[in-house]
Amino acid sequence: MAHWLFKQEPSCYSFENLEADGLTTWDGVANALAQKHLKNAKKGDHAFFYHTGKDKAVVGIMELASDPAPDPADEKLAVVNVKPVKKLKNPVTLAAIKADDAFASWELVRMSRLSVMPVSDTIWKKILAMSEGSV
DNA sequence: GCCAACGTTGGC
DNA sequence: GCCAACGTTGGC
Repeated sequence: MAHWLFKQEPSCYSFENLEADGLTTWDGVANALAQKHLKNAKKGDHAFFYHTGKDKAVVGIMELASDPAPDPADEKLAVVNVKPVKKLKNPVTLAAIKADDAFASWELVRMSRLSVMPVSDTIWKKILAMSEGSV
C-alpha cells in the first residue's frame, strides 16, 4: 500500500469538513506533477491531509475510496474519492518537519507548491510517531 | 504584506 | 521548439 500527502487550504476544505461529509471527491488538482502522483494512487491507499496557510500542518489521515478517475468537469484531470480515517492526536507542523533532517529531501519541504506527493514508509511512520508525541 | 519558487503563456 | 515575461501559490 502506498502513502500520499494531499494539501488543502482549510478555509476551503478542512479535515473537519471531510469528517463531517464522510466522503468527498478530491478534485481541482491542476499541477502536472501532482496529477502524475494522483494517477499513481490506488483505492485503499492512505494519505495525510495537510493544511496550508495558517495551520501548515499534517492534521489527519484519509483513505482512498476509489481509484483515480477522470474529472467529469475536465477529462484530462484525475480526481479521487477519499474518506477520513482519523484525525491525528497532535498536528505535525511544517516547522517540526523542517526541523528534522530526516525530511530534508521530502517534496513537502523542497517543493512548497506541490499539492499531491508520495510519502515513503519511513516518513509515514515518522510523522505518525510525531503525531503521537513520542518523538 | 512581501518575497521566492515554480508553472504557464505568448512571442519569436 | 525555445525563452522571457507574467501570474499564482504558499511560506515567512
